[in-house]
Amino acid sequence: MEILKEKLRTYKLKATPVRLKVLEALSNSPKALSHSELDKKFNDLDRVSIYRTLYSFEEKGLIHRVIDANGGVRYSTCKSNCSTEKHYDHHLHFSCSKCDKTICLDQVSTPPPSKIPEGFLVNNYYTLATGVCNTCS
Amino acid sequence: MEILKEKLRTYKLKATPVRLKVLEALSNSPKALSHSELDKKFNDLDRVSIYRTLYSFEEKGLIHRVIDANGGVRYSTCKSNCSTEKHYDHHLHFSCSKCDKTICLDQVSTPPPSKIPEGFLVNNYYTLATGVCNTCS
DNA sequence: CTGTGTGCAAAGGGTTTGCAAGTAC
DNA sequence: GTACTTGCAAACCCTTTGCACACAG
Repeated sequence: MEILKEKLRTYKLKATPVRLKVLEALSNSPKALSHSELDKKFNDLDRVSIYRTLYSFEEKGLIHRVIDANGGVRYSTCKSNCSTEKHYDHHLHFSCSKCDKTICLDQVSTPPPSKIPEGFLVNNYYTLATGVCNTCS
Repeated sequence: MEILKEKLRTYKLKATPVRLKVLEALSNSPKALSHSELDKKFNDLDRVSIYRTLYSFEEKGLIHRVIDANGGVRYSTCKSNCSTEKHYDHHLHFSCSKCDKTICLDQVSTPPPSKIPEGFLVNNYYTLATGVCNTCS
């Protein structure tokens, strides 16, 4: 718990109860969590506060968005050194079509796209695989 | 126009005015279109009819979803032979952070992810690059 | 003490559902 | 003629905004 407080302060965020709860949940979760999943988990917290907490975490570089196959937004803690300016997220994301779980497969790195047409400038890229996860198969 | 009617019938869809308009717009557009873009383009068509039209097109395999960097849903006609069972979509998608345009770069094919962990089954994958497009750069 | 975070209420979009009238085949 | 499609109304999310109070530093 003290470690999480420390982490928040490192990222220039006040260590408040809401932030500690949300950060702990995201840190301990093996899969990316959506706002509504967090909202259900903490029914004592306000929906809006969770939105704002996620926003500030993302802005400061503690977490990054994971978009699932249907465009749903989830969040996962950043493993590498992300910051306000840039998020590095070049591992494979996997979305299970059975249980709808979305996880980051940190072990599987994705190569940057090559042979980009003239005039296009790639800043970032993101690969999402869909299929059946290890617990559903 | 007759070609589009033919296409609809091939995919077991009745050739109605709404479907012809939406299919024509998607066929002629170089970029993927969102529901709201289609809604603005055809202010004589009902919002809901467009939703249902897109749903039936996707279900029958005429179009596929393109998810942009923020999770926004857009639609693009399928170039290769998609069907109800399976969509093939293995080219690069590009989302411009300046003009918010999302396009399919059909020329750029994306390799399937390799070294998938034990127990995971990949049915499909999808790569989205973000950056600056050729008209904004 | 001061600036920031929180909770509540409300508004704003996007998307889905129900139903009666209209239309392709 | 029949089954499917369309348009309208309404409901239902998800997300953002405004504001007064509470709290971390």
